[in-house]
Amino acid sequence: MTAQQKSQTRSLTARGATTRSRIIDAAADLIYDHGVEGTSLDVVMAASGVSKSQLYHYFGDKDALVLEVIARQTERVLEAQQPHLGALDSLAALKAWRDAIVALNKATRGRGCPVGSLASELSNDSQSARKHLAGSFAVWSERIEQGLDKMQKRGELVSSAEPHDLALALLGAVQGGLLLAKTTQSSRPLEIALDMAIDHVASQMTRRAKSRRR
Amino acid sequence: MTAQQKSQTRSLTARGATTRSRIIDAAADLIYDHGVEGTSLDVVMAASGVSKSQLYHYFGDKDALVLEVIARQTERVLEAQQPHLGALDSLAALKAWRDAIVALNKATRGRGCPVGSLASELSNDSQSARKHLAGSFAVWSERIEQGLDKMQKRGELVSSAEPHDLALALLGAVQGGLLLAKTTQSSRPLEIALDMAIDHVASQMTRRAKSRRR
DNA sequence: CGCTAATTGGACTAACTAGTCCAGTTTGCA
DNA sequence: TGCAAACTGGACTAGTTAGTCCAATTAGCG
Repeated sequence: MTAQQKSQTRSLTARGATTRSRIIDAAADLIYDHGVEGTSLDVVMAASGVSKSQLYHYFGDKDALVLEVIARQTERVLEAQQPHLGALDSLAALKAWRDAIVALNKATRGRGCPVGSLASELSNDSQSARKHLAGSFAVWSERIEQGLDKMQKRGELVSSAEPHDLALALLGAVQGGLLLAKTTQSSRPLEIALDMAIDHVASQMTRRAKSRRR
Repeated sequence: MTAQQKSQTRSLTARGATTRSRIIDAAADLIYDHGVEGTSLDVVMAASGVSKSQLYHYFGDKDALVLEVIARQTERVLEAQQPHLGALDSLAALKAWRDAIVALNKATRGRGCPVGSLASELSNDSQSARKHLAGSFAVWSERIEQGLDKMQKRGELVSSAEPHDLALALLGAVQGGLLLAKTTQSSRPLEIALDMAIDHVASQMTRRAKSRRR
């Protein structure tokens, strides 16, 4: 039985679920700050107040815990963008989303995107982690795409526009902008990248939709 | 005397300089693949064929070596983009640069940008590394800006365009695109991000320059 | 040549790492 | 109530880590 099967198959009491969740939260926070390799299980134990046997009771090994952290951070990141991410179907909504991301970046004191950081650190070495993170980006991108799709169906985006590609471009701008913002400790690069991406969407809006927005 | 002063002040024989450089190269390669925390000094020793005393003879500690790796990777990345990076002063040049980056991404089998990876891993924990990496991005961005500046002075970019911001947007697209490409193991996100950024530059070209390009 | 400093080899340490093991406690359920 | 399973505590191990130390060798230079 693999570690993953274990955590899925075995039954958990309410207390057990709480403990397990507390471990993931603590690990997610620590890994956000110091990376996977920079976070030892000892500090995870200390931060979550559990013993080593508890850690290995709930997770097969460190890699299994990291996969759970990926899932948790993906949830957190998507939730943090609500309600914007759920309805990116107008230029105004895109701009509000942009502002929210910029604000979020300031709130996290420019520590970047947790999912992006994990992707950067793990994609080379762990195929399994890489696939999970690719899935995270896919979900994120799909959420963006849904809004653009709506715009296109409403006739606000030209029919030649490709919502899938536009969504990927927007997500790329978020990631690139956040990385530069984190490194330079300024939110300017993030703002510039996002504005560019939104302009790119605007450039594929129909004349009708453009005139309506004034 | 700090480690940095040591390596700057002390004289190096030709043999010493070679050894020192070999260590940095080996460390750069290993860190590119496995990250800083994932690369032990023991494997650096093995890969470069030096002993521990040599390592500590040339570098004060691991952090000092990492700073040299940052510098080396910055050089490598900038050189790899030549001759394009030296003259990004037309839409054609930008497109050729785009193709070169995509090709480079394929050549490195989608392992991403060495500078970007270092920035992602180190920016939170090491102010010193973060500043050096911010410097790397600044140089990179300036090189891009120089070409755009030329275009503007020639009247090919509208006077309201801001070459500095455009350069940052282009660099952000490179970084975001490379991260998504690395995670999804596809060069599509990179191509999409770069095309968007180049369109963004094109959208700020003067009518004269646009007609000329046909 | 001969001296000084650069360079090299490798044993050694103290701290930390992921992971194991077993014994004890709590909980849900028949 | 009693029992099986979930849960917890913490000692323990074997391997790895960055960093130290000293002795030996090599190279430049007057």
